[in-house]
Amino acid sequence: MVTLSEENYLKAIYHLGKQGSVAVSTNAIAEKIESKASSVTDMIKKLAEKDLANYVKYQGVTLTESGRLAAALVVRKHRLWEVFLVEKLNFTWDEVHDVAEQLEHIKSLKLVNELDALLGFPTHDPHGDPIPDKEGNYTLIKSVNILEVEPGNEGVLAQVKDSSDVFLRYLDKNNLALGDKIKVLDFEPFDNSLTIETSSQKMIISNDVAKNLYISL
Amino acid sequence: MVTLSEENYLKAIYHLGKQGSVAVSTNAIAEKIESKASSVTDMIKKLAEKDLANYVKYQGVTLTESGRLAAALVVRKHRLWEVFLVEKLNFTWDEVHDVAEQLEHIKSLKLVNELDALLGFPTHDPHGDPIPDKEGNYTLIKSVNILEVEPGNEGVLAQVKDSSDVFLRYLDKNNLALGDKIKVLDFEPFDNSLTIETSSQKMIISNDVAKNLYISL
DNA sequence: GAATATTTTTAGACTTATCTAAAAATATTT
DNA sequence: AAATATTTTTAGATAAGTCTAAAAATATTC
Ligand SMILES: [Mn+2]
Ligand SMILES: [Mn+2]
Ligand SMILES: [Mn+2]
Ligand SMILES: [Mn+2]
Repeated sequence: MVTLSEENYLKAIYHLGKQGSVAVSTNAIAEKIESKASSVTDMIKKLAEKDLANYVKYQGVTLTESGRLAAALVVRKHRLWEVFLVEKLNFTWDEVHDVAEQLEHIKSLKLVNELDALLGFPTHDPHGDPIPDKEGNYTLIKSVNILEVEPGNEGVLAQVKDSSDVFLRYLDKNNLALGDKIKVLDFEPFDNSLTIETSSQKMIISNDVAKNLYISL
Repeated sequence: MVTLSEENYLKAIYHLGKQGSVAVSTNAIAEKIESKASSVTDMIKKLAEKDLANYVKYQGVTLTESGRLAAALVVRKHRLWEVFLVEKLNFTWDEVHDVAEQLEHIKSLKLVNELDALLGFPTHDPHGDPIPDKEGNYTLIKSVNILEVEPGNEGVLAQVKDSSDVFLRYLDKNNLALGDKIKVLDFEPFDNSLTIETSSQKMIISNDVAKNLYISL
C-alpha cells in the first residue's frame, strides 16, 4: 500500500527527473513539495525501503520500475480527472488543478479505466500535458518553447507549463488558448520579451509568460 | 477545516442517531467505525471543541446544527458518487460503496453540485437511500420493512439497508432488484423466514435477508 | 440499596508525517 | 589543497489519530 504522502513524493521525483530516471536532489524535492529537506530524507528512505526508489546517501534519488509505474498512475489519474472536470463538470482550466490534487489519490483501478473510457481515451489534459496509459507510457508530441522559435515562424499553442490559476487566467484575459495559431514576430533583447500574433491580435508577452508557452510547428 | 477522520465520525453519529439529533453512545460509534471507545472519546472532544457536536461526559453525543450540515454533506457526496459510479462508469451496486468511502472526502462544493447536475439531480442512491440536498434536507419515501407487511399484501422494493457486497450479490443472484414488485405470501414462525413472490418467481427468504428489505406500498 | 457488571474516560504509549537545530558530507572558492 | 559555503543527514520534538490497560462513572442485578 502506497500512502497519500508517498504518492506525492513519487510524483515529485517523477516530474523533477524525467520520469524519475535522472537523480533528483533532496532540496529540489523539498521545494517542489513545499516541505523541508529533513522531511524529504525521511520519506526517501521509506520509499527505498518499499523498493519504490533507489537511494544512495548524498547522491539523490531515482525511481525503481515499480516506483515509476506508481508515479505514472498518479499522474494518469490527475490528468484524467482534470479532463473530466473540464469536459463533464463545466470547470475552467484554471479551476481543476487543486481538485485533481485530491482526486489523484483515489484508489480504484476500475474507476480510472472507466473514467478513461467515459472521456473517450483522451491523450492530453486541459493544459496540454500528456496522459500516461495503464502501463505508464505516453507519446510525446513534439513541442518547443516559444522562445526558441525564430521570428517569422508560426505554430500551434500545444502546452502550457505553468498550471497555476493566475497564469491561466492571464491567458484567458488575453485570449490565448490551447490550439491557437501563434506567429512569432519579434524578440526584444532589452527585456527578453516577445511580440506575437494570433488570428485575433498582435501582442507583446513578457519573458516570464513566454517561458511557459510551448508550440508545435 | 474538517479532517477526513472527523468527517467519518460525524457521519457515524449522523447515521446512528437519526441525523444526529438523538444521543449516540461511545461504544456504538466505536463499533460502527471499527475503532475503540477510547479513540471515540478523544474524537468526540475534538468535535465538541469545534462546535460540531454536543457532548456531556458519560451522556453520549449529538450533532450541532453545523455538525449536522457537515455530516449531511458527506452523506450527500457519498451517495452522489455512488450514483455516478453506477450511471456513468458501469459499476454494479455492490462495487460502489468502498470507492464512495474515499470520494466522499473530496473537498469542492462546485464539484458536488456540478456532479449533482450531471446526474440529473437524483433523489436516491443505488441502494434506495435518499440523497440530501445542499441544505442537508431530503424527503423520506415511506417504506416499511418487509417483515411488517401482512401476508397477502404487496409493494415495490424501495430500499436495502445492508449495502455490503455479499448481501447485494445475494440479491443479484436471486433476481431481486430495486423497483421489483414483491408480494408477501407467508411468514414462517419456526425460523422467522418469509415466502415472497415476484413477477418471475416464488421464493423463501431468511429473516436475516428480510430484515434488510424495505418496500413502499 | 449494596454488590456486581458494563460503559466510558483517563493515562500513557505508538505510528506517520512533519518540523528545527546541529552535525556531517559534499561542492565551491580562493 | 585549505578555507568556506552549501547541501544533506541525523537527532530530537511535535501533532494527529490510534491503541492497551487501568480508573472512574453509570447501569443492572440480587
Ligand atoms: Mn494539474
Ligand atoms: Mn497530490
Ligand atoms: Mn454506500
Ligand atoms: Mn469515509
